[in-house]
Amino acid sequence: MAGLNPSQHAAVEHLAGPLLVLAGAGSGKTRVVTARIARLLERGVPARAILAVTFTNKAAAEMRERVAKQVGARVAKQVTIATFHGFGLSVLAAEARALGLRDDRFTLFDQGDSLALVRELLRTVDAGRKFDLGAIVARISQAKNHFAHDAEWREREGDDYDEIARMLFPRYQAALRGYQAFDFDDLVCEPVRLWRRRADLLEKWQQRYTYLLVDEYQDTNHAQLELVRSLGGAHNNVCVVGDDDQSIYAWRGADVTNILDFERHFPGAKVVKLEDNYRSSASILAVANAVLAASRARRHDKTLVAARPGGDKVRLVLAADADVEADFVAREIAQLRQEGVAARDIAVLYRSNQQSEALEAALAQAAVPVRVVGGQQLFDRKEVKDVLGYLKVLVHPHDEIAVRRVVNFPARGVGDAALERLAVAATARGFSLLGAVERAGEIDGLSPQARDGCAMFASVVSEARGRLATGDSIADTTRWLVSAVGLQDDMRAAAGSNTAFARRWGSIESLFKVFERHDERSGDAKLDRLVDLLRVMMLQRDSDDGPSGDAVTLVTMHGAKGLEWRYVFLVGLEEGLLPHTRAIDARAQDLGGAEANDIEEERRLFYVSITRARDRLYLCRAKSRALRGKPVVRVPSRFLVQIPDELLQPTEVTAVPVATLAEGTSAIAAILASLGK
DNA sequence: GCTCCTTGGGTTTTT
DNA sequence: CCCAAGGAGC
Repeated sequence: MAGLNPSQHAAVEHLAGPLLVLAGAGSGKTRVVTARIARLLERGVPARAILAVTFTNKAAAEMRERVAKQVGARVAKQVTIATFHGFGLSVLAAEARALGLRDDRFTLFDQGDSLALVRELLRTVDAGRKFDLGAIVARISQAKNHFAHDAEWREREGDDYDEIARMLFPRYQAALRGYQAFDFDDLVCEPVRLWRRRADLLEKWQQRYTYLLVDEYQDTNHAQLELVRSLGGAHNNVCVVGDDDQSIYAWRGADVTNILDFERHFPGAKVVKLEDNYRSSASILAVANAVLAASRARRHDKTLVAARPGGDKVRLVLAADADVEADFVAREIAQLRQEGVAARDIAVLYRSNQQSEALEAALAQAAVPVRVVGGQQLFDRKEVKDVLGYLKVLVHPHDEIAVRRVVNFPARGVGDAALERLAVAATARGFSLLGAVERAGEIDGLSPQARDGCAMFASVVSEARGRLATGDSIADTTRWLVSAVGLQDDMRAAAGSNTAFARRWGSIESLFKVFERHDERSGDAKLDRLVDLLRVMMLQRDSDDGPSGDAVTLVTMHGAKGLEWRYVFLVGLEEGLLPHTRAIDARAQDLGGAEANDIEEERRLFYVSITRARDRLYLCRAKSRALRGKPVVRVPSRFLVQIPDELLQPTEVTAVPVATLAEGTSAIAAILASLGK
C-alpha cells in the first residue's frame, strides 16, 4: 500500500490474530481501516467472511463507500458492514426459531417505548416515592448489558434506583417477550445469550465470519465486548480500532476498560499506535497535548506528533456574557468569510444544545448561513411516533405499548379507566390487549363512548390491514389511516398557533415522503415490507443532512466526534458547562462511577473538541452568563487554566455589537468586555 | 375523560 | 426562563 507511514502499514499488513490499533485523533484511522479490508481481500480472504462493526449508520455507510472505492462496489457489497445493533438484529431475525419466537416479525422498542413500558410497570408496584423514569431505564439497561443473572445482581449492594430496577427488570423483560419485542440492548445481548446456550449456533456464526473489525472500540459496552469475544473466540482474528483518549460515552454505558484491557481479553494481541497527526497544525496540537498531559486517568501511553508544523496560535477569547460571546463568533466568522473562507470549513462547538440559541441568533443577524446538527429528529417527534404507533399495531398486534399509545389517539373516549378494564379482561380471557379492544362489546363496565371508541379503532385497524393485504402501498394506506382517524383536524385544534400546526403537520408530510421513497423500492407482500420498514426506521434515525449547501456547522462537542473543520470555535469554556455541573457533582440518578472519572471524561471531551480543528482554534468563554434568567458570574474552565499561557493568544473583543447596543444593560457589558483582557 | 394549572427540574445521545 | 408531567377541577 502506497502512502502509508510505518505504523499504518503495520496495521494494514497484520493478517491473523488479535490487533489493537490505537488511533490518535487525526492519525488517518479511516484510511487504515479501509486499506486493511482491501488488503485482506487481496490476500484471498472472502468478502463474506469479513464483518466490520461501527456505532452509527452514518459511519457504516461511510466505511462501505470508502471500501467500495478501493475494491469496487461489487466486492464491497459482500463485506458485512453494520452497526452493532444492525448486526444483532440480523442474527435475531435469522435465529427467530431458535429463540422460540412465533415468527420473525418481532418489534423493536426504542427508548421512548422502553420508557412507556417502565412507566406502566411502575404503576403496578408500590414504589414508595417518585422516581426518574429515565434513570430506572438506564439501570435496567446497565443490568442487561452486564448479563446480570438474578442471583448475582440481587447480591450487589445498591441505591434506591438499583433496588427499583431490580424489582422491575424481570417484569420488563417478561413484558417485552410477551409483546414479541426487543429493545436496543437486546439486539446485542440476545445473540450473545443465544450463543452461550447453543454452541452449535455460535460455531455456525464463527465459521461465517472469520475476520472481525470494530471501529470506535473505546465506545463499546460490556455486552458489545462479549459479542466480539464470542464471535471472535474461535479464530481470534479480531482487529479493533479506537482511542481511549476519545472515550466520551461512559455516561451511556461505554466502558473504556474494554480498550485498556484489550491485551488481557485477547492474549497475544499486537498493538499498533498511530501517533502522527495529519489534521491539526502544531499550535493546535500543542494545546491538545497540554490538556491530556494534566489527565489523571488510566490511559494507553501515546503522544500525538504534528505532521504540520507551526500554524496560527490558538486564540483565547473572553467575552462579557453569552450574547457578546455569540456576537464575537458571528463577527469573526463574517470576517473569515470575507477573507474567502467557505462557511462549510467553519464550526462552532458547544457543550449543551441550549447554547446554540444565542449563536443561531447572532449568526442570523450577521447573515451567516448555518446548519444546526442535532435537535429532534423526525422519528422522535410525538406526532410521527403516534402515526408509527398505528402502523406498529397493524403488524405487531401483541405490541401493547403501541396499542396503548394510539387506541385513544386522537381522543375518542377510551381513557385510563377503560384501558384498565380492557387490560384486566384481556388477562382474564387470555387475549392480547388489542384482542380485548376488538371485543369491547362483550366486556363489562365500559362506558358507551369507550365501546364506540374501541369499535372505531378496531375497524380502522382492520380496514388498514385489509388495504395492505390487497396491495395498497404503505404510503397510501398511511394517508388513508391518518384521514380516517381525523388526525389533521385534531392536530389543528390541539395546536395553539398556526405555525405550531404547520410544523407538526409538516412532520407527517415528511413521513409520507419517507414511505413513498421506500415504496418505490418495494415489491410484494406489503405487510412484510412494513415490518422491515418499521425496523429500519427504529434503527436509522436519519440525521438527514441533505444538500444543505454552504453553511457553518453548529454542533455539540459530542456530535463533533469524528468530524473536522479548518476553523473551530469552542464556546462556553467555563466551570459548569465544561466540566458540566452534572459531572462535577453526580446525582443518585446517574449511572455509578467515581466523580473523578466523570471529570476525566469531560477533559477528553475537551480534547476531542480541540482536535477537530485543522487551521485555527478559538477557545471562548464568558465572564457572566444568564442561568435560568439570572446572570451568574462564571469561572473559567479548569481545563483552560491548565494550558500554558505561551500556547495561547488572548484575543480582545473590541467591537461593541450593534445588536446589544440597543439594549442598554448589555451595552455596558459589551464595553466592559472590550476593556477586559 | 379532558383541560388547565401547578410544580419541579434542567447534559451529552446512538441504536 | 421554559418545558414536561401529574393533579385538580369541570
